[in-house]
Amino acid sequence: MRKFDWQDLQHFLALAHGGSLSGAARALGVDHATVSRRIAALEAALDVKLVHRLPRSVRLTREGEALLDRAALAERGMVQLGHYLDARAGAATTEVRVSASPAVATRLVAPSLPAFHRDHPEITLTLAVTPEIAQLDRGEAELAIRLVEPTEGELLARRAGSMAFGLYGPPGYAARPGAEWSFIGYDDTYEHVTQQQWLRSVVGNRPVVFRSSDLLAQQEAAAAGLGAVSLPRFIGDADDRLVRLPQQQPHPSAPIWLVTYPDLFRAPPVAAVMAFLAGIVAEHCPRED
Amino acid sequence: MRKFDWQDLQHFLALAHGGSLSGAARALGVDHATVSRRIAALEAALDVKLVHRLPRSVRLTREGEALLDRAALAERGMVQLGHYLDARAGAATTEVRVSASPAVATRLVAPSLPAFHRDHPEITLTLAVTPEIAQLDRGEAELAIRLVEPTEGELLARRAGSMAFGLYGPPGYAARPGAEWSFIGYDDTYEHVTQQQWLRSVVGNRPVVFRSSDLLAQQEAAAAGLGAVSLPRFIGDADDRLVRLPQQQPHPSAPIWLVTYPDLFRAPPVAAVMAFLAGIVAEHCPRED
DNA sequence: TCGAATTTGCGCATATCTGCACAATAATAT
DNA sequence: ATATTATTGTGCAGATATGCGCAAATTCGA
Repeated sequence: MRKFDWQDLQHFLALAHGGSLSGAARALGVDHATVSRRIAALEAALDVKLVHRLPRSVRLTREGEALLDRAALAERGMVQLGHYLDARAGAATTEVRVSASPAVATRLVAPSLPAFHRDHPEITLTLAVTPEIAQLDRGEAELAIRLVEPTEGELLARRAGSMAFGLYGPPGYAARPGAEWSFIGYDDTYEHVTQQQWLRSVVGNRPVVFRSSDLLAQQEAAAAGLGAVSLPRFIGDADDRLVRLPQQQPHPSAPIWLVTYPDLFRAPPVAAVMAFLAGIVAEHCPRED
Repeated sequence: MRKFDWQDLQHFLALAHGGSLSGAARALGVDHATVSRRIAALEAALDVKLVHRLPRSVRLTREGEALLDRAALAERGMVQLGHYLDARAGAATTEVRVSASPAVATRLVAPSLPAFHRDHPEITLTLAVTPEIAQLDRGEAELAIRLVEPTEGELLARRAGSMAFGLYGPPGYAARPGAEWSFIGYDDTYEHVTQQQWLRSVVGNRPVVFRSSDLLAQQEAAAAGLGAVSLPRFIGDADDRLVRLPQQQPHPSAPIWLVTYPDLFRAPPVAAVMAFLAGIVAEHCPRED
């Protein structure tokens, strides 16, 4: 089997992840020149250009992307090992990163952050707002709030509650006949989401006047009078500018999962944050089944 | 996440696998002193004794074993990456290692090795005879012949044939009533194997006069007149000293799988060896289903 | 019982790598 | 436009790691 320097690969992954030599250098705690030299060494050893060196940034070549894909398993293993070492050393983890969608992060978690800080002033909680699900196996976060059941076997997943949805619209909508309603929905890239499929079946032939990938933007548009929108109950019910509209078809709810790694969970701060999140979810989004 | 030097881990894994500083040093292509120092560095960074330094050998501590377990995924990833790099570079792989059980290796594969060498003189084929299934993910072999379906998802597995079994005994056995037969079987550690379970149901109350973990030893014992034994057809039929005995219960057969990694298979020599093995199996152990 | 072959441990000269400082370039904000 | 900030590239001195040689210890075989 071909041998290569694992340290070079570590630098390459940091670069691919950080996006710049400087960023990778900061993450690794070394000088940017060192990262540059190790990447050059890896390229020489493999006889491939891995990155395009640009004046102000670097971009992975095709081969670089391919290498990144192939190294995914190794990186997962290294992150897992890092978690184990953390747990074994009883590392004083004081910073816990939570990954969540924008809507969940800002409307569900953020309002309770003061209470959490009061109870756990020693823990710095970071909300990593990510459009797509965070890559726990890349070490981007310690905890994640997901709306789909995690499939990765090594993960510790806890079913925390159910996110109920409702159809909301401007106050006048309740009195108007449903045939005159306009609608607001996700854009095309979210066609696969259950909620979006439900909305499409409800809309029928009526117009969809605004689309956005950002749920909060949809909310604002609805509050401005643009049309009806499907929102989580914990968001729609709290907005005085919107009223809940009657629905013919039952609105499917989404399970809420809290996921982390077993080794991470052994760290008390991570467990504390997980308990905190479970409490929030249980309060605002209790399980329905 | 805790950061650590991946190169140190590489040295540690080589040491754990090689069993000695010198062996690891040879495998890594460095001096033994370097391995020693890197292990010391890793121990210092982790603040744990990983190996007992003995005058003539090293032995992993409990923590070392634990670390080895936790690093398994990372090692798998690195091996996989190495395979990819081999395939990408079109590495001139001329040595292909095949892992197989002793019986399969010596009686099924070995007799055809001259023919293979005639057709592919450029390929050095190594038969790694391993009692248990070889650890492909540790890079111990490029190909493996297994009698159970591989569960690892990343593997490329090919169903090559079926190993049919038969009950064999010394020539005189055919004329003697079955109630007087004695039997030969695996020892206790193989109780879970399908063949052994079948044998036990056939034996009933009749005596088992010899047990061995080595199938070939069982064969020799049977040929010496000791009793009846369950053997693969390709072994039993080829032995003039044994006759096939009538069986009441149908003898279950075992599927024969050829497994490797996709990236390895892209190397022509590996593909050639796999085709060679598939041909042997198809000839001597055709599929039954 | 004795000798040969491995293996680990240690010190030293050398080779390699790293960090730092500075220059150049491009994106961004004022 | 202009200043500011952040990034990459390069040369150099110091720090670090590596390989080599030798000694000590132990196992294996004769």
